[in-house]
Amino acid sequence: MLTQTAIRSATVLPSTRPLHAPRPVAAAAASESRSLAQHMQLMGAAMAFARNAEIFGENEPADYLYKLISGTVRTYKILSDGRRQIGGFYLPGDVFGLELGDEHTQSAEAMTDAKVLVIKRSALTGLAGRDATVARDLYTLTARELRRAQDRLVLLIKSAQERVASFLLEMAERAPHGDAIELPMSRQDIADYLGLTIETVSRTFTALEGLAAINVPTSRHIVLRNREALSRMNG
Amino acid sequence: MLTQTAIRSATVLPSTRPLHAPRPVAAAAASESRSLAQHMQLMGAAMAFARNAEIFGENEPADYLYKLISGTVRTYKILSDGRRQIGGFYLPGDVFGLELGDEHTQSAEAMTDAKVLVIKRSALTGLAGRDATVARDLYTLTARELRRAQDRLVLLIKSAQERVASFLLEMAERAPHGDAIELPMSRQDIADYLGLTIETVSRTFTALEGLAAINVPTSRHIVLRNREALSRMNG
DNA sequence: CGACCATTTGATATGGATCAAGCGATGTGG
DNA sequence: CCACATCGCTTGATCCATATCAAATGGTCG
Repeated sequence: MLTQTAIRSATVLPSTRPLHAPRPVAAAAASESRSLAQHMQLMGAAMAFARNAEIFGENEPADYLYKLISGTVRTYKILSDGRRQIGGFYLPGDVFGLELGDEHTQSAEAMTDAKVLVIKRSALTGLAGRDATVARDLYTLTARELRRAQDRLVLLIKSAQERVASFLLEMAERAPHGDAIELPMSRQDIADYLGLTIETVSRTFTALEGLAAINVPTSRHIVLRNREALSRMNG
Repeated sequence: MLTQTAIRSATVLPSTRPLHAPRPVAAAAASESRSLAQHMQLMGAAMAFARNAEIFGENEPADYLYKLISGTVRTYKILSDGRRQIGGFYLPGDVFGLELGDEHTQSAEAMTDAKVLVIKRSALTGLAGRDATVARDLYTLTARELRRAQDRLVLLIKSAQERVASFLLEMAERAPHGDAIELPMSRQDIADYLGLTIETVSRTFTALEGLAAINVPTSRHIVLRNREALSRMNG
């Protein structure tokens, strides 16, 4: 039913490249040195997803890999009683939906209207078997995700203030508009990312503002006023 | 200084295979179909580590990959104020020390006396470039670690009882001696794995015993008495 | 046997959750 | 274009799960 929503709200866009892609074998032969990113451009179909539309669901077949072109995406897992843990936030250029097995272990939703390159996994894994560059790129992406997940594990044993400070520094790092951060996600998303409640996130923002570490001109717009201080309270 | 300890307490064992391994190129040519495990056997040096000896430290060069032969190992990260998050527990057969970059992002210690196969990373990555089987095995191991880390993220938003129940089920799964679990780790290790304190872990064991879900004949020996109940309180 | 260390148990404190209003921005229908 | 409903966020009051502090117990090794 969530999938229905996704299908209904998703639109196939005209691809930026001709859709009559070269046949697999020829492509592999001709492309030994092409990067994963280039292959995805060639093989992927661009799709648009509306805000809050589901891109894929946990336990669905993981037949595709996704590369974000524009907008922002969240992945998450939900427990039986509704608690939600956000696995990650993805920004343009990021790849998500990487899976070892043949089913997704998380769900993915567009946080804002988003355009996504969708690539058949079978095509890519086949290619990886013949092209070491592609294989290495896939490995690198997976290893990077692993490192992020391990860093999150550490984050989740910290205090609320430490978690929020870490989060803000991470966001500033990833969307580098100087000290001004435009948050694409709601307080609920942040809370579910950090393992806190929206009330605690909100109160912590207020507290950090009181400490002159940040400014919060509007709820989605944060200005880092003292990175030093944020880093110090980082654990 | 921790490294010193590791070096002092580590002993090079006679390898189970001749140390004069075939030269790389020849090996690659002859081994297109050998698995990663077989290559590690051939190329690895066996080392012994005493209980609590450090195998590698965070921020040290990640020049080697490790495969546990016997004993048990923990990996962890430490925050500036001493809080510790255990990244994982490793049992015989498990591979650890996989890194994307050239430095370890975690430390590793033997929890019990342990024997470990140590393989030069450069040898393995070189091999992976030529042998797709090895590359795929490395990828699989990394992807599996990723999945575990993502599952841990969910665990860390659960209640203490849910975390302990999950932990016991995971241990029973991994060391399958029926319903009897021999824990190789201390309460402190469990606490740092689950993001709890030793007191809470201890009290939760007692509570689960009160609920007839487990028996705790000795502190390191747990018997699952009602898996059904444990699964139900799993979140 | 005695010292030591890990574990359990008990008493109390506290950070963050929960419950409950209030507030401000956004959008809708009249 | 305004009145009002809605939604997301903030703020306030209270509660509770787990941390912290402290002591007792038990198992291990010289």
